[in-house]
Amino acid sequence: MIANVSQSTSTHPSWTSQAVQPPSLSAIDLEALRRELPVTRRKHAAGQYLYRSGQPFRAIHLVHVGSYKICDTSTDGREKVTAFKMRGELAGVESIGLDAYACDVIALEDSEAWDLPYPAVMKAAVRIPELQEQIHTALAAEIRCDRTWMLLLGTLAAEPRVAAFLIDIAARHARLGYSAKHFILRMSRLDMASFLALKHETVSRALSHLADLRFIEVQRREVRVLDVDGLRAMACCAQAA
Amino acid sequence: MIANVSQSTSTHPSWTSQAVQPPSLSAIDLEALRRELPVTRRKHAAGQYLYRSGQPFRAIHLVHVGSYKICDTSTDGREKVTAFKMRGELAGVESIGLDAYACDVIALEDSEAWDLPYPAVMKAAVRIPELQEQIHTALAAEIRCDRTWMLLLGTLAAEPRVAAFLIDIAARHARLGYSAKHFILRMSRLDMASFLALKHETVSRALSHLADLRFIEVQRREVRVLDVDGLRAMACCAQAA
DNA sequence: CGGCTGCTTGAATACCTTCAATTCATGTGG
DNA sequence: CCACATGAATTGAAGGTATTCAAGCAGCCG
Repeated sequence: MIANVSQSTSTHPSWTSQAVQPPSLSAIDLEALRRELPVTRRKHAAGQYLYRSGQPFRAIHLVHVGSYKICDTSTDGREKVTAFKMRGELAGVESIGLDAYACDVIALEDSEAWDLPYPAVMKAAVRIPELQEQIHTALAAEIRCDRTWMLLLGTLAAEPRVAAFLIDIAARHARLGYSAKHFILRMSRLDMASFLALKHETVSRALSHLADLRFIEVQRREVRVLDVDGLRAMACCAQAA
Repeated sequence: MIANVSQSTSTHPSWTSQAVQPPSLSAIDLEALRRELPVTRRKHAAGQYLYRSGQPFRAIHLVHVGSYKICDTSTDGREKVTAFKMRGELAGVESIGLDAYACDVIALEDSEAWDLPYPAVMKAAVRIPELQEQIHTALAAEIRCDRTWMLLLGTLAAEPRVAAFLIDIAARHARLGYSAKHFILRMSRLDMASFLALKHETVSRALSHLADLRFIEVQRREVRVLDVDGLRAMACCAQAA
């Protein structure tokens, strides 16, 4: 059995290098932000909405505790999880320039987000060019992150796709100072499958096979990484069918 | 045979509503931009690079004539076309905040782009809050466009995917005042396939079948749309396998 | 004209999905 | 406190869709 999920600082430096860069504002800026902006904090239980498609867009949101999933819906009702957001990452930036939010954001666990009123952000940005720069950078990073996943989903078969997902989650945990070798997946297999453009049975099978290969140990949502290089080799080399 | 590719203004208003919104700066801003910025114009023949991954990032680029493809490459060499850019659309925004461009951009035909030096853009943005707003909006629109395609590629089977692509291209043509019912695809089947996460044979078969259904006429890169609603029904309703 | 590249089409295969059954964890009510 | 209902995850077998491999055709440029 797998136990003792630690939050110890990762000692493996290479984790950070391979990650799909998650867009975020650094801790330094946050201090400035809190001074400059009327930040309000909101807590959400698992399953609760941070915002819903169609609600008036007024703020962007910085995840402070927990994690959220971003869900896009087409006009005819097809849905897909297009991103997961963890501490330090931004939600809502995709809706800038619109009157209403363009997607749903749902907490995966007990979570907290800081609302940054968009007009206030804009006003602050005029006064603080560095903030301006940071916003551009965050938005651009978001685009690069999406493009990286488009590339991944478009060129990798199911199993390497799942491997790449685990590597990404692990790297993001490491960035936050948590263990990259042992973590809890906060999303269901269904959410993972949606994000990876697979069926949940396929995700399940892929995880089982990665465990058979001794690359990971997995028990429901608890994952222990046994062979990072094995995972990497699978995520990088295997082609799509 | 299909002939007489016109550039007449589209008279079908519904074309514009369904499109995957392409990020762009409106014509109004362009006038301001030209006054404020040291814009330089560059021409490219088909196959030439607007910029390459690794080159120092200095400017964002507004497509003024022709069209380009955006190609992302993974560390291990897998490649994918992640976007196509037409007149009025921006390239290079994904590289904001980096020292070097993050992807390749290649002309699909004789094309011209305006280089907007990024530092100058930033300085102008400080003086002109509207420009600031426009930049945010353009970046956010880019994110939404990517998300929409992630959703499409993740939830639609091959044939509806191709149908959705044709609808998108048609809508973007309409927006530019060209015919939405008759146009030339500027990219190869290989590029389309890469963008749609399919093989070029599959794209070819899908196009042939759409022609069998009398939704379109197609001859190599020349496409004539016969039944928009048929295409729409296919793009919206059919689920992924 | 010849060689080349891009596109199309066919047949066989492989991979993921679909359908179905089982196990496991959780929480609710008797 | 246990029984039971519920939802999530796993696993097996059958099937379908896109891919792979292969061949042929058409346009284009030297």
